[in-house]
Amino acid sequence: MPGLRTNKKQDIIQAATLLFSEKGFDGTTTLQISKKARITEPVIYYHFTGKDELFTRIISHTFAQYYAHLDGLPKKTRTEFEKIANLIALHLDIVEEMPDQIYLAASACPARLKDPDGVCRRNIETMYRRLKNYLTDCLDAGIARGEFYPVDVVATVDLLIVLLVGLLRQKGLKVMQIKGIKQTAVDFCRRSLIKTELGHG
Amino acid sequence: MPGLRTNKKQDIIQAATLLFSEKGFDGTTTLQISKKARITEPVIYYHFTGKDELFTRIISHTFAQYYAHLDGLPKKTRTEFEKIANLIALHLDIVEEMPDQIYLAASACPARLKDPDGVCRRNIETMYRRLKNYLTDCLDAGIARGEFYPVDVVATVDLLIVLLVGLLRQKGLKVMQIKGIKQTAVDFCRRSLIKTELGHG
Amino acid sequence: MPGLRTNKKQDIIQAATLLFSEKGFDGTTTLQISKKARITEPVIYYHFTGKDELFTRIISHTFAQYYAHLDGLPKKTRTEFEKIANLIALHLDIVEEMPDQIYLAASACPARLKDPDGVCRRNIETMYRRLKNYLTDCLDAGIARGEFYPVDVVATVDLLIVLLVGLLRQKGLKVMQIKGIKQTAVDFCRRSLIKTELGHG
Amino acid sequence: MPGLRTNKKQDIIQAATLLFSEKGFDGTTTLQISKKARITEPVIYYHFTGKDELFTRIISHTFAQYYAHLDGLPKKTRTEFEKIANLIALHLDIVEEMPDQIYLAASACPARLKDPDGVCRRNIETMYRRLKNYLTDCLDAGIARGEFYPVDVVATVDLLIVLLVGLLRQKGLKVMQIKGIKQTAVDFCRRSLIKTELGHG
DNA sequence: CATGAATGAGATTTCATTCAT
DNA sequence: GATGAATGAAATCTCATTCAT
Repeated sequence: MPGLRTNKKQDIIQAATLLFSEKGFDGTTTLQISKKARITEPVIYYHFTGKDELFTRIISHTFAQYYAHLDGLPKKTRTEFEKIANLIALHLDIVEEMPDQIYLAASACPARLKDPDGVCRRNIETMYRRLKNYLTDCLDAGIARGEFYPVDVVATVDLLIVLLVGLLRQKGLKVMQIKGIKQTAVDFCRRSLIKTELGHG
Repeated sequence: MPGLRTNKKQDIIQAATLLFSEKGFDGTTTLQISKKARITEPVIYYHFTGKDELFTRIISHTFAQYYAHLDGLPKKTRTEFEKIANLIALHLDIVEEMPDQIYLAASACPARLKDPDGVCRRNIETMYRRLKNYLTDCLDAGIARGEFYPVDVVATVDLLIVLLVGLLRQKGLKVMQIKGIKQTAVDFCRRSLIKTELGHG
Repeated sequence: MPGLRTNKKQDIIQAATLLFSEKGFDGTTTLQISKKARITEPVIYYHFTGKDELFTRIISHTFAQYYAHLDGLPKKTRTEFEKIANLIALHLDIVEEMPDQIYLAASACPARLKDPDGVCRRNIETMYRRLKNYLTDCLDAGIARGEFYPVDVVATVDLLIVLLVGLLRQKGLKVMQIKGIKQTAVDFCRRSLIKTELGHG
Repeated sequence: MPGLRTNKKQDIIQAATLLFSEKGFDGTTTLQISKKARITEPVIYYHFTGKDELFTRIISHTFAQYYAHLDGLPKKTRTEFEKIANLIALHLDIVEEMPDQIYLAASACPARLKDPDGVCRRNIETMYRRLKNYLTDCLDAGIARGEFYPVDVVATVDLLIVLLVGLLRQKGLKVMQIKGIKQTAVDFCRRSLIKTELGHG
């Protein structure tokens, strides 16, 4: 049991998450973090290697939670399309679950994609790879069983990823008011993918 | 002859665009810009108020070019769907036309959305408003003439914006290789929107 | 034991006082201050908001000491003229007590009178107000009891202030050698104010 | 005739006088001067060696005008005291005649007394020397002819200088409202210096 | 574990001054 | 004479990070 009350470490992470997402990584100083966390600056260095590691931890943790959600999705569904619908729901619901962390990832990561070893790049790649696998299986199966149109799987998977990530981003960054978008997105995809007349209901 | 060839100002803008997109705004120093532009640091301050204005100018100009593309789209088309297809094409083609500027906007703006008066926020809002108007007219007309399914226009417009911006971003930030995505996106939307059997061809 | 001997803050103040009075506020750099105080530059910013606050503190403190002297003057005197003589003595003696601070205030403040919220303006106004009150009471009482000629109190008070401040300034700025000026000033005022034949002795 | 219309040089001097007195020497930039004078910066360097020379010229000219006033004072007067009264009047009237120049000198010079070769120090010394000569002659004569009390001439001269300079400064820097001070100052000195009963009128 | 104090390394910006034309 | 453009040389200030205690 390392420290019965490791509040401080959590306080730091929480303070940093908020500040980073409000003012950006560079716009946030370690002094601000320490003040918000009600500790002194050196405490940060006791718990973390430095500002960078603090950021890295936050982002890693955010993605880890995202992966957990992905893993929590039901493997067996009545139709393949349900899986896609679940994915859409997940990407919208997670924003409400951890808004600050999503905001931070969505705002800070785009500027950090150039570094191939950075947390952002690595996690974004993992995220895309997992989505790609998930959706490829899904589409392959759906086409095989005649549920979906025989689309170009590779390109359609990419397109769906663009859509999913786009939904997460727009909602996470609060750029648009997007009421009723979940149902609309599901319907949009259904009409586009599903063969039967039911798809056009 | 004042400014027979005032390349320097352009040199600065170009150098800054590259550096900002490579290393981020905060990660770029005025010294680096001046070196890349082969001038001395104070020249930046002769032509611009400061680093901020330089950034602002670049972003403004980028969006101005984007708006020009939007305005250049044909007003009259045989079908309403053509307009959507054109929009998809525009958002993918513009990336090839001005890759550095798009990269910069896509990477730097997400972190600058909190400031309601900043270039990024203002232009993103304008961009969305224009897309909303454009797409609303398009869908309304398409539904009226029986070309489209009678979808929820407001939400579908939002969804299409998410898709368009998503395409631009993914391609602009080079996150994924997205070969054949243009045709796939067009087809995806066509199947989802167009009533006639031709839509499923 | 926080600040067992935080000389450094005092060292900075002393170094700055000397340098500001020698080379002026603008002519003094924070680097020079740090060298003279045998610290590194950022230490200044640890203890003070910046160069301005350092200056402000020094001036405020100087005036505070002056006010303390004013308050230390005996309230009860045998004659009212004694009060004026005490005031003359105070304005000359204080220069010897804190020459650097007086030099700084006398040299730096005149150039800073335009800013109505600056330390200089505010303190100069306070200084004058206090002298005005002090001298008005004194003259009123002296005239009432027949000690002084029935002069125009308001204008005479102003004149005496001009004289007092002038003495302080000339001595403080070391413009003239002014030997025996104290006695001469006292006598000059006595002859001018006091009715009895003794006044001309 | 060097340039039929050397307006520009005068424009520069006037602009600089105003700006220096408003914002101080260091607070004024050559760019501001050039803008106020409606010329471009290099023109300043055509007419003057630099910012310093511009300042030097203004101060020199100000003192030259002051000396001219001093020289313009009547050599022959009915009483010696008239000379002192004239001096008091001169030091108050000159402020109204050239307020900006007096303000500049009064505000900028105190901070420049340390440099023994600077315009300020040199002119202040000249000013004091001339006043000393003038007043010494005056007091010596007045005492010799029985008009004045037999005061300590050297110290009284110094005191009168303090008073004269003080009056000029207070009025020039607009620190106090000093209505009716001229008459009061004259009366104050008369009572202090003149033997006859008339002095106490 | 924690802190007050300090620092090294730089970043942005300013400005008097000067070219080239 | 005059100007647009440029520059050398700083100056102030910031900040992540680290000691000594």
